[in-house]
Amino acid sequence: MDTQAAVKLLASIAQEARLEIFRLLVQAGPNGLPAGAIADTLAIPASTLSFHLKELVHAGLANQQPQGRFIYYAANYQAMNGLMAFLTENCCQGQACTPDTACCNEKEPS
Amino acid sequence: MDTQAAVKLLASIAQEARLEIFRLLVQAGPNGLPAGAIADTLAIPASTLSFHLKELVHAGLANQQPQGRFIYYAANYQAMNGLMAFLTENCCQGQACTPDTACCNEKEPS
DNA sequence: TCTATATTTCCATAAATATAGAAATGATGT
DNA sequence: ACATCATTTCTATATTTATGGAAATATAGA
Repeated sequence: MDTQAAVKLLASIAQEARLEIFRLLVQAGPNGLPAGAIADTLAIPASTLSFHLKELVHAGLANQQPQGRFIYYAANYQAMNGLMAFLTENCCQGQACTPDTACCNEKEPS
Repeated sequence: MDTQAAVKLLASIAQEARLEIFRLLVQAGPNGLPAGAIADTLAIPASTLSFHLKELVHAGLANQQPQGRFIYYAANYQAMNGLMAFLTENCCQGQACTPDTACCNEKEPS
């Protein structure tokens, strides 16, 4: 993963409607949900939802799968995990990075 | 953390220059770097960098600390960790979520 | 084929965001 | 106080992104 790829993933969820859609999909599990159910749950007009779903799919954070008349959307957990790994990559110059070292996992000052 | 707060954090790194700045800070460790060093390393004009640093600080992903004539910027690891927790919250409706269940941690199909 | 339902594309408009030069502010040492 | 260096604010412009109605497309059952 490079910076541009990560920006693409981040931008796809850096928007209120899309973040809500994505979290709904994360919570829905691997089977996902049809677009209409997402629209109903989040009260988003169809064309607006379609625009946002396309963004998520293009970024790679969601997958699309037609099933009969419905199109199911599901979160791509691998892409999400890859993104999170990228964000903390080489954290603190590779120095030990545990709760004790006040680094990446630093706790509230006490 | 709510959706709007998460969007604020995500938007602050969903931009190429800012993501590079943030990762540089993550890798620099808790002491951070002065603005000028960031500008030099990433070849970003001062005013542009200042704009982006303000975004990161306002979002809460970076902290600012004056030291003499320099202003040091450091990554806020807690905010980052909080964001990552939010993104996977209630994953798969709370069902078991291990490598075996083809859920959040699902592996490549084999 | 006709009808109903699901979803997407088209389109125009509105709003938010990024860029960087120039000028202003702030801090330090002399 | 002055000169110098670090950083920010101001400003204008360019670019990207979001919104949702209306029309188009696709699927399936009667």
